[in-house]
Amino acid sequence: MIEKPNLEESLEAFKLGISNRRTIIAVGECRIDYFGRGHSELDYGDRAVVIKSDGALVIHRPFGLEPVNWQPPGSMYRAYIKSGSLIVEAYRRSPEEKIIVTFKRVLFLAPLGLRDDASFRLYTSEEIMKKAFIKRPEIVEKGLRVISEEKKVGSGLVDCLCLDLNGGIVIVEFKKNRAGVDAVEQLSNYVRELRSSGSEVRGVLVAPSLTKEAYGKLNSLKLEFKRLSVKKCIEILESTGETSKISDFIS
Amino acid sequence: MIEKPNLEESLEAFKLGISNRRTIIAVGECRIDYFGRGHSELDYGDRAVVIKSDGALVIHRPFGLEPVNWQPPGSMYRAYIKSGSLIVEAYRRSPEEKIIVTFKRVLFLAPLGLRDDASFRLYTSEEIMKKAFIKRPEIVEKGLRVISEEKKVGSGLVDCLCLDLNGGIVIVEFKKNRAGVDAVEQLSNYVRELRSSGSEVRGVLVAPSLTKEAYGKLNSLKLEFKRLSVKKCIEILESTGETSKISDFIS
DNA sequence: TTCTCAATTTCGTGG
DNA sequence: CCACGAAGTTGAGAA
Repeated sequence: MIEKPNLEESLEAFKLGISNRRTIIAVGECRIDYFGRGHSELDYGDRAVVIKSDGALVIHRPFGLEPVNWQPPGSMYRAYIKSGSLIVEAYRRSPEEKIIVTFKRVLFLAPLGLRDDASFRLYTSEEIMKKAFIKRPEIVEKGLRVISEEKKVGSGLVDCLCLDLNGGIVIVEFKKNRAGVDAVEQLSNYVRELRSSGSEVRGVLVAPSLTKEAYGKLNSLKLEFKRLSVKKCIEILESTGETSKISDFIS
Repeated sequence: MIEKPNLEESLEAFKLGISNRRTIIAVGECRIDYFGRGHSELDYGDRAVVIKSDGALVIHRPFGLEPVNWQPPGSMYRAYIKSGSLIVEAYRRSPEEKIIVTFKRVLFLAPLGLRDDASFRLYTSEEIMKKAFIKRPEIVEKGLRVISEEKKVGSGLVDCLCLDLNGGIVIVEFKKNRAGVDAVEQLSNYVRELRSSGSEVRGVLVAPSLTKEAYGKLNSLKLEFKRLSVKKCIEILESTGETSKISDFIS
């Protein structure tokens, strides 16, 4: 780690760090230009520039959640000094994109050999809903039998294909948040495509709630809605002793 | 900036830095737990933890473009030592979410007073297409006259409302990338809503290309497609001397 | 590669 | 606050 390096020192550190596949964290006053699918300009200011070991680049301003500019893993780098500024360029192909960072000064620069082998486990709400439904289909409708998950139907993927007590086909679509018109349309498309193959098909949208517009559309299309919250699903999975980890974090 | 601080030093630096609204960059071995809309676990490894001056939190692994965990601006923090570990918690309300970072050791910690007042300018491809079209509507169809942009139509916003040579209404929808079924459906919705008010309405999807599915749907709905690339639009804007900045970056 | 959908999407805009 | 659409969306998964 180097504090207040001059631009030549910074250049060397960048070059060495990149070729040694270090993760480099540099903070300094810089401007940023991007060109590719779009085009952006950001005049001089203090930012944190991070080049990761896999070639990913993220540049953060001192505020805001998202990086102001970035480049994906596998990007290629060039660094040089021109007109008294340190310039770092990040390239990618397909699509061809380029970021040019022009440093006026560097506050500090840290080329780091970081070790991180842990595997990230994410449990999403929709996963939870689907699992709970497969475990206990009656939370949506009594007598429902799940035929298949993620079934391909023409233009998209149906969450769950089921049979009801009368042997009719039921398409079940899950939304973890309040469902909007788009969700109803998506379900409607699936139902229409399956109906066109001659079967009796019902469509059920499962979500914690519906927008007003979605409710109207749903009714006019004679589709159905079943209210189901993620919380309820977690309780169901807990009761079968499947996800004690999740419940640890519920308060 | 502190190198290899012990946990007590780190705790003090975190507390002071957060209450002084510094941007804090900390690198160290930590585990991360998240609970809120979803739930995630990540066992110990080296990561860069950034707390920004506005309370935003981003945690980056040494690889990958996206942060592994994060919390938006305005989050609240608690830091303490427990069982020989430094724990930093980030809270938000609505939705209620929490991130718990447990440090085993800290490689370095930098509380920074960063100044960044510059304004970010982003030029998107869709902007460019729309501007070029308004400048020269004939790139889509000869004789077209633009009536309004971003016109609200029932459920959404139409990119451009136009009149053709026969005085008929034409809805023009732009997509900067190859357009899919969703784009056709969106256009179809707008056309349907305007037709329901009794007018003759045509719909034109303007994009560099169409997916096969989209092409079929477009035809069956009797909508139209006009091929137009962003590159062409840039040339058009250049020819009117509007965007020399953009052209500087084209190669 | 293309296509489709999810995301702790985030971010803006308008009602 | 809700609703809706764009994003340099990114990312994962399948054909």
